[in-house]
Amino acid sequence: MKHKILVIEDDMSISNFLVTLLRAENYEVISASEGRLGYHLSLSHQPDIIILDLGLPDIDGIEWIRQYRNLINSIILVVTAKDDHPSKVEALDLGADDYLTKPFNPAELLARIRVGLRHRSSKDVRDVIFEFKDLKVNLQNYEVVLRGSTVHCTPIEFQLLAYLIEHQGKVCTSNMLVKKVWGEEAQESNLANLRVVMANLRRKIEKDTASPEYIVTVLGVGYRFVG
Amino acid sequence: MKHKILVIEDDMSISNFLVTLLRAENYEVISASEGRLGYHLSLSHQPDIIILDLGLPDIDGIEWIRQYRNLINSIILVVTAKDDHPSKVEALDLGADDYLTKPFNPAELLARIRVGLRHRSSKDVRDVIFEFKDLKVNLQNYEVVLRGSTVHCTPIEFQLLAYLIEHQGKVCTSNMLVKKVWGEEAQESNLANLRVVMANLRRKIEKDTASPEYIVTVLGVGYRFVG
DNA sequence: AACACCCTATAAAGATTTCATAAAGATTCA
DNA sequence: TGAATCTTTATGAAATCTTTATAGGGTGTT
Repeated sequence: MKHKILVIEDDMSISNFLVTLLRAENYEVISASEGRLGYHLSLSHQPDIIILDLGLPDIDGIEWIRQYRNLINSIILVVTAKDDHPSKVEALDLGADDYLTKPFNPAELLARIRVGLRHRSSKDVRDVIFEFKDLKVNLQNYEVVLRGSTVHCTPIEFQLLAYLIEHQGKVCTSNMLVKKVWGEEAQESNLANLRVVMANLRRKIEKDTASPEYIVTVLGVGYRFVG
Repeated sequence: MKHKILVIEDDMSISNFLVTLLRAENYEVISASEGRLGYHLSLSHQPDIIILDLGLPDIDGIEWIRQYRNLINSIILVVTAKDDHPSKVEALDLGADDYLTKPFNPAELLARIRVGLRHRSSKDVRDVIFEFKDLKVNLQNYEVVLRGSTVHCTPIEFQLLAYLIEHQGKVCTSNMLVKKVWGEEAQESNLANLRVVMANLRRKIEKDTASPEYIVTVLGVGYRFVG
C-alpha cells in the first residue's frame, strides 16, 4: 500500500518541489499552506508522515507541534529555514521525530522519510479492535467474538489474551505472562495456574487445542500469539 | 530506570567528551574504541542507544551497520565527520536511526537521543533477525526458517545455534559452548551431550551433515558458524 | 601398509522435564 | 448462600535431554 505524506508549507515553490519529489517516489501526497488546515487534513487523512515547515503564516510551527502532537498519530518531520538550535531542540522535545534544515539534500530527505516509515511500521498502531482470522477482540469492552458468536472469557483469561495480542508475533515467556497477569510480585507457583488458564482459554477459542491456530506453545519458553 | 548508551568512537577526546556529556545527563554509558568490540558490548549490555562513529580503525562504519544492524536491538545514532551524502543516505537506509555531522551541537545530540528513546519506548522492539544463505533465525522468537519453511529447534539446540551465530566467523571451543549452553558449572561430561545436540541441530539445518554449510567442526577445538 | 590412538558423528534407549487437562477445593462477589 | 471464578493438586502424555554404545575418519608410528 502507498504511504501517505502530508506537506505543510506555505512557500509554494518549495511545496511544489516537495510534492513533485514525493510523488515521483510513489508516495500519496497531500499538501496544506496553513497550519490549521494542515492539522485538519492530518485528522481526516491520517498520513503516515507530516513534513512541517516551522514558518507558517497562521501559527508558529513550534506552537503547532505543542498543540497538535498528541492529537495525531503521524511521524513529524520538520523542514525549516531557521537553524537556530533552541527551536531545533524544542521541536524535537515537543515530539517532532526529525529535523532538517533548508537547503536540504533531497536524497537525504527521502532517506529520513524511509527511516520514519520504518519506525512507524514497527510501532504497532494499536487498534482497540483486533481482528485475526475468525477471531475478533475488542480490547476495551472485554469482548471476544469467534466466527460471529460471542465467547465469554473470565477476567484473567481476557487479560492473558489481551497481553498476547498486544505482543502478537513475539514470544512471551511464562514468567512475563505470570507477572503481567498476576502482578509483579507473583510467584513461581502461578505457573501451574497459567497453564490452567491457558488450557481454558484455548478450549474457548481454538478449534483443536492440540494444534492451536492462535496461541502456540514455545516449549521451554512460553507462548506466542500468531500474528 | 537509567537508559543505557553505548559510544563507539575511536577518537578518545571525542569519546571522553561524549561519555562525560551523557553521564552528566544521568545516562548509563559504556564505550568502545573499536567496531567489533562495540558489537560484542552491544550484545552483552543491550544498550538502548548506540552512538556510532563511522570512521573506526578496524571496520568501516557502513559495513558495521550492514553486518550488525539486524543482530542488535538498539537505536543507532551515527555521529561522524564525513558529511558526504552518499554515506548518510546509505547509513540511514541500512538501518541507522539518525545521523549527525561533526561538529554537532551537544544540545541537539541530546534532543535526538531523547527522540530515539521515545521511539524505542513506544513499544516497538525491533526484530532481531539473522540471515545467512538459506537460513533465517529470529533470535527473539526462537524461530528458525530454512528455505522458507520453519524448522523446529529444541531450546538447547536453539541456544547453541544462537551463541554460534552471535560469534559467527569465530571458533567457539567446545568448553565455551558447554559453559554457555549448560551453565558455568557444567561438567566435562556434557561434551558428549554437546555432540549429540550438534548432530541433531545439523540434521535439521544442513543439507549434508558430512560437509556442513553453516556450522563447521574445527578439529580438536570446537565449532564455528561460517559467516 | 597395518595398526593404534584420538577425536568426532550418530543411533538408540532410558531418564527427566515440561505441558495439557481434569477434578476438587478455596475464594470472591453479589 | 450460590454461582462464577480462581487456585491447587494429580496424572498421563509428549517432548526433550542425557547416557551409553558403536562406528568412522584422520594422524602418526612402525
